[in-house]
Amino acid sequence: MRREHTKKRRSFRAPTIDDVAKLAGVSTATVSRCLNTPDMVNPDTRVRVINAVAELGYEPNFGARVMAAKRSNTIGAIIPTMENAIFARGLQAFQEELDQNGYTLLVASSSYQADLEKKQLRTLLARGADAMLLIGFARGEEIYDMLTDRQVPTIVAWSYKPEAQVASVGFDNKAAMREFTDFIFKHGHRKVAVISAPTADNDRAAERVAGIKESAADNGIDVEELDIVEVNYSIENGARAAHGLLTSEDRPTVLVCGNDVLAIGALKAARDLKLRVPEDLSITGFDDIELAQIADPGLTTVHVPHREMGRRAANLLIKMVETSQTPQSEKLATRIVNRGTLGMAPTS
Amino acid sequence: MRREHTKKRRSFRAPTIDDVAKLAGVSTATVSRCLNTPDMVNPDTRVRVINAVAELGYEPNFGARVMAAKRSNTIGAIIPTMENAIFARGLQAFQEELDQNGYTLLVASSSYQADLEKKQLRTLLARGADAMLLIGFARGEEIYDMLTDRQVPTIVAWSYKPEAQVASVGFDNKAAMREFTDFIFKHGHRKVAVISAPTADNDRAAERVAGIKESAADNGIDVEELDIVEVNYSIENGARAAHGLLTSEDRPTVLVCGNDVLAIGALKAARDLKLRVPEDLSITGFDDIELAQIADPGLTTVHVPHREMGRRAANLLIKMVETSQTPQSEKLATRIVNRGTLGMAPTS
DNA sequence: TTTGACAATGCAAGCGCTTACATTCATATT
DNA sequence: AATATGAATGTAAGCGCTTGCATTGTCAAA
Repeated sequence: MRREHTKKRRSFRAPTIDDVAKLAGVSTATVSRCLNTPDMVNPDTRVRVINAVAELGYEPNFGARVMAAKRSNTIGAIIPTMENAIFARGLQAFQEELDQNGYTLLVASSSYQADLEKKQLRTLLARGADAMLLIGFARGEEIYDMLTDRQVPTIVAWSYKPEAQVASVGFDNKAAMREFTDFIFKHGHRKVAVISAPTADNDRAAERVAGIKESAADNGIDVEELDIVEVNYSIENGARAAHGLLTSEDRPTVLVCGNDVLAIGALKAARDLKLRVPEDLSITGFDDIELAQIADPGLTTVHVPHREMGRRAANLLIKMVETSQTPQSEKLATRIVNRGTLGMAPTS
Repeated sequence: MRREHTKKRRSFRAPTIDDVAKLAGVSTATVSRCLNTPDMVNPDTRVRVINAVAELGYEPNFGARVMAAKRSNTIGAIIPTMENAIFARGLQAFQEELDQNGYTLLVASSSYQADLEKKQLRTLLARGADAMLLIGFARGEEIYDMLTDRQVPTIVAWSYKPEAQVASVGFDNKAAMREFTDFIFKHGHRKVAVISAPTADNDRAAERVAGIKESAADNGIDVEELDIVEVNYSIENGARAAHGLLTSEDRPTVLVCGNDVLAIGALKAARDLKLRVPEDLSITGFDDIELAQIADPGLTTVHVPHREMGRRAANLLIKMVETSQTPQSEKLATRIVNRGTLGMAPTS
């Protein structure tokens, strides 16, 4: 029969719920129920359906499912960049936690560009995200409005601001950095320079700098005179900035860096300039990424529980989706890790 | 009017194509054409529609679109893990390239578990992936069958095997490692130990080890006596493995590691054991990740053009989707980077 | 003026699923 | 025996979009 032949050559079609229904001898509704609310169907029927599913290698079409159910079991996240280890780590934990609860992660990266974030949010929502994870609070009001209008459960991570409209899970960047800087000042430093990530559109970086300033003021340093340079996140940029700072006359005795990556760059610059760390120069970071331990000497920094943060954010979000109640913000503790790059100020 | 009030309180609904059509005074078909094939609509109409879209903040529902168009402009990738810098980097480039061409990336990570991969592939296809990026060739036949049946354009990266059914873009792991090991032997080493990632289900790791063996044989070393230990990818594991190898009697003069991360761990172990590198002990890596430069001394390794690989994979895949022709595999060149951890074998 | 061709648009089917509602049937209750 | 109950399943509407086909209107050629 020619017909058969034609049929066979027809390009493969992924199995649909109809195929499963036919094979199992039930209606599509029953198949659907088997997959979504198994207790509603008779055990015998269930077995038949499950077998049919397995035999055909059936997987429900996601788009169709989202459309019909108005629920995607997908949670979106917009992060600045995946190349930053702290986000990669937190996100990994976030993902694992979601996965364990039957949710899927959809990521977009904004590359620290505020305008991109709005567009990406729309895209993620169009893709059916049931909830959103955002990093930090710094963004236009329209984004929050959009989230509120559409009633999308949202969590902000890496910052902590209990008074804000949207719940957050993170830590107090300002307080943590202030405490750390106090600790640094106890080592007798008076000439301090700061290398920070760009503070515009980045409340975490901004708050850390604010923490440094407060501490400086408390320690009798003229805040106006504080040398602060802002550079984009990279080892290279950290090194360059440090090099500039260290070759100026009256060089600082300590380089307080806004994050570990910049600090590692600074460390490299110091090495190139033959400055001994911490004897001639102290350097500090923030975040406690893997690199901080590997560095030689080990980087003195502030430990941030990134994984824990990701995990908690996931749980909070899931709870919000499933119970539609607004949870409390959660504050995480940071911890000073004093390795080898912070020493007493040289007495010279 | 009570009605009005009720209407206002009704929960927000994302704007649909109908809303846009109504506002612009056209049919939904025209709106759709405006978005997908703009030249088919009258410029004046187009303007009206575009304005309506902007005014409503309309974004086409992705699921509906995929269902109707049978095309998602989404490309899937299954990678072992994002926490491995080489994949993160390659994937970032892959993503950027896709983005520039109007495609979106959908990632899943298999955590090096073969059985997970099949499930994830099904998920990605159910989500409408138009094409797939896979890492390495090691996987069950059913996966390839599924891809072929459904006619999903596929590329394998990080490996290169021109004779394979599916096109690849990558490099010859065995040849590269063999050449590198030859180079190592030129430094007079006779007692070499190998720290590799697990070779089961990982053709890249396996081929690198094979390359080492071939080189060893060529250099008159009994391959049977080669100390090879396999550990999971992490600095910690690399350190532990190295520690074991270095504290055994008759310790090796060079540790050839399957990747940089393990090598960095080995470096740490050597430091802990007060062995000078490279005077007392040589250590080599593979991949040339950022850490390799930062390490002190800098890690001698093999540079792999991860970004380039990601970029090319993306272009190939896009071409396959758009022209449905099968392209040639592409081979990339690797390069030995001799930094500071490879020295002459100690003469003791 | 009539006709044909073509550009611009509308109509409506259908993509694969979920779910409210209707139906059936076995069992418990009176 | 008659009826109520509820568990199991089926029927069919509709989610928001694309696209083949039909319709309309315009303009050039005959």
